[in-house]
Amino acid sequence: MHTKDWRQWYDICRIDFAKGERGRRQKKREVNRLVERYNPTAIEKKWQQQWEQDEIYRARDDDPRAEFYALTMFPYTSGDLHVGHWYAMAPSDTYARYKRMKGHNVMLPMGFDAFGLPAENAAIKRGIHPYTWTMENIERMRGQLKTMGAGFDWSREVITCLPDYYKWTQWFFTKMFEKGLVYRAKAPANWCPVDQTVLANEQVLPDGTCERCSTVVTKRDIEQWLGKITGYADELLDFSGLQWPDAVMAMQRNWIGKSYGTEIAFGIDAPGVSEKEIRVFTTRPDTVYGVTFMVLAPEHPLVPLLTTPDRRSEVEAYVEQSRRATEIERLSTEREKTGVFTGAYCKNLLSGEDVPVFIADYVLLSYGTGCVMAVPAHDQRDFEFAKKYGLPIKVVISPPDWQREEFTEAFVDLGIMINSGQFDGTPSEEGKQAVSEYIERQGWGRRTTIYRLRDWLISRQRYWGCPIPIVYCPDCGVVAVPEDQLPVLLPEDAEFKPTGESPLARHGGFVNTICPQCGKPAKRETDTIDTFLDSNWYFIRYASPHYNNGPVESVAAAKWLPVDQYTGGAEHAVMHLLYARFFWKVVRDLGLVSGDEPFIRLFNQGQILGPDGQRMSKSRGNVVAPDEQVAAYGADTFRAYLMFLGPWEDGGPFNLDGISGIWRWLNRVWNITQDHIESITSADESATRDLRRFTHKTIKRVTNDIERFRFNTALAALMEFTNHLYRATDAGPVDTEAWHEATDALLLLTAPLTPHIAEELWAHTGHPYSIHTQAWPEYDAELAREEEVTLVVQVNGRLRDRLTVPVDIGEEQAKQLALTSEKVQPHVGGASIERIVYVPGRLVNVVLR
RNA sequence: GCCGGGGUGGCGAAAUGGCAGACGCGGAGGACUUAAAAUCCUUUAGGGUUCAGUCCCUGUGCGGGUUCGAGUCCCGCCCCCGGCACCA
Repeated sequence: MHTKDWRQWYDICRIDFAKGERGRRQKKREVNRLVERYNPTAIEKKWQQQWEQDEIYRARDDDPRAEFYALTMFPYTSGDLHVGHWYAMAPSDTYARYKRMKGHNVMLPMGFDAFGLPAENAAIKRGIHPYTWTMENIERMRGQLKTMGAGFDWSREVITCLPDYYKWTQWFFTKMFEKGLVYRAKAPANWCPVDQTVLANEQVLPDGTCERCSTVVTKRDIEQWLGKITGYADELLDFSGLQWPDAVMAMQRNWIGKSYGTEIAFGIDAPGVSEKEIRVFTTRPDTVYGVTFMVLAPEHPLVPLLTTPDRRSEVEAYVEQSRRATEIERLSTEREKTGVFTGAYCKNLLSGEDVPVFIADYVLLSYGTGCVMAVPAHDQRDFEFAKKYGLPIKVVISPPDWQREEFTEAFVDLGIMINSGQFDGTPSEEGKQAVSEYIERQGWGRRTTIYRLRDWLISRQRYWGCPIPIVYCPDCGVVAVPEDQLPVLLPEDAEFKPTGESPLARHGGFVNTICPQCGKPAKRETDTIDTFLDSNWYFIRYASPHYNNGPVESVAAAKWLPVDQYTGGAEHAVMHLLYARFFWKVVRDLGLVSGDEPFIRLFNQGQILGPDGQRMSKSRGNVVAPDEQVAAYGADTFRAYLMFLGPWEDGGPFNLDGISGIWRWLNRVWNITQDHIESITSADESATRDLRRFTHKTIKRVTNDIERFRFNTALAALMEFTNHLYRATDAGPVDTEAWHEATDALLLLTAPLTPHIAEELWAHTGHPYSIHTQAWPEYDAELAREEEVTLVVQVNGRLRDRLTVPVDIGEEQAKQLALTSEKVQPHVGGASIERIVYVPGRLVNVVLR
């Protein structure tokens, strides 16, 4: 004992003199604590080593129990585990532990998303190799993850930057190439001038900046590899059978943006132009008679052909200007519409009218056909454009009660068609069909659907990524590297400073190769794959992480896949989760997995913010470091505190104000479960029943709460239970058996939430190792049932009295009791009673006339 | 603008249409201590009222409604967060 402890011992002895019964009990507890005090640092390390040694979290392929695949999004190898990682992983670990105790063969794997720009940028900055940087980070993060005490199966660890993983990423690429699911195309791509690479649409933030470095993104025409995600658009809109948050499904639907409409041809007759028509897409074919001009996107290929000589200089200037315009400028909502006349006209085949053709940057080349039929009377954008350039506004849908007054804004609602020839008098909805049918009969167009979703741009001009396994042969063309030559290794000695060209392009030993088909000299593709493709299938690899003959072994795939429960941040609602669903369907079509969806149940945890309500970042100085908190309170306290803050899906500002509450609670658990309670078989019967009722009620509550991911209320229930145990011992003798039932339940229920202290106390209370392989306690509904309830008595809906009555009280008796209550009487007085509402076990409401 | 999700004590938050504020933090008071820390006990929505551990009123962003009864359901606003945004 330390000097300080001797001092406390002395103090405790004094308490004995000073106090009566209560003092004696308090002394006993303090003696216990002194003998062996809750010391998380010591016990946590000990058990982590023990669990690792015994491999108790190893998910075994030959385990006959029903398997449960619990997955939390693997972290990017940024360097340090922050509070956000804990907030994401501690509850998912708790849930996995719960499932394990419920008798499932649980797989909770962990790995690292290890390719990507930050590694390369950090490497450039510090002059070390991205591989070194990444692997050192993994080493550190793995250590930090282990301090969490999470039941990860480390034997299944997957690291995406290692050849035994990316070999199969490449293999998938070649399979997709064979099926035409990846293809090359020259297209305007989002270009980040700082990262010196192209970005997928999803990686450009709404304000037009780069997701990674916040630089304003520009456009560039580059030959790119694209993934044909649009081919799966309709299937991706089908979420049937999935238990996903509505918000995520809504976001994906929104992103895919399917709309139904009609493609309509407009006639062109320009000298030297072979095209005789130009097609537009519209969702409002009922307004086709109101077209007064046509607008093409500035980049539209027909623009140079249609432009008349007298308009050429102005048109070219405008095209150049909009090409240079950044996303930010284009996105400013308040921005006035601009455009120029091309000098050309086209014919509205339905009305026979000739309308002028404009170009304007409010029309996007990438959506629809890159041109729109402008109906200023019924589209606000067209309206503004028409007003500005003095173009006619022709009303073809009559607003209700319209007295032919001039429009001050477009009438965009549905209505009755007018000025529309044979269709006059037709309601819009019907008119859409009628006009479309007419157009189809005439061969001027067809009904169709289009999508906002674009194909996924998957090549990157950077070094630290998976090389694209493609060879360009002068004779054979574009050739995929055959399986027996995979992986195409990423050379270690490349000069990887960004230049806009892929760093691999300057690595002669890499670039120069021979064609796998004809054996003649050829060049390798030098772009690398977007890291989102790496993370598309890591969860598939977990099923058989060491399998060498394919990305996944079929028996393991059938056993473990798909993922039963996936948890992760909402920031991946579109990108990762949409790409992964797409990829899964590709893998399914390759016959490697079965089922249409990779993640059956999805849960998005909220985002944890700094104490100031802002995103945690070093520059703001609002970062809470988990390592410090673990050192101060232990992992159990810290993880439980994160779960206690509020509902998991909410996230929110994080501060440490309340952490002492959890610390105190765990100390109370520590003390109460080790208190020696005298065996008194003649303990008061009702006290025993009371204790058992509380035990079983708590089992029920905690089970329900964990099942619903409400860890905050599960912990509250456990605190109440702990408080009740203290009250029970204070109140008098306790039945030994009931007491042990209670403390056992307390420890078992606590085990998934705070695994170390639960294991330690499980041993202290004389149980066999390990608590984490025990069965989850079942509650007995009969024991949990209350014998008495509080019946609320209301008069006209206002609370007047509370009565404690037996649960099985009859309706008449309850009403009688309510009416005769002293507190109720004055409020009823002599008034006549209209009726009495009785809700069994809840209330009696006396309604006066 | 459109699509999602929210708004409850000093704070984090609870609450199948039925006792608003469980649980925890913080505060106040007390016990123990030379003292402090730790621990334990009491108390803590606001206002009024009482000899009282009494009784009453108000209260879940704002305004209406449905209902015997609304934090919860409906209608209309305001504000906050997330997503999308000139999508034809």
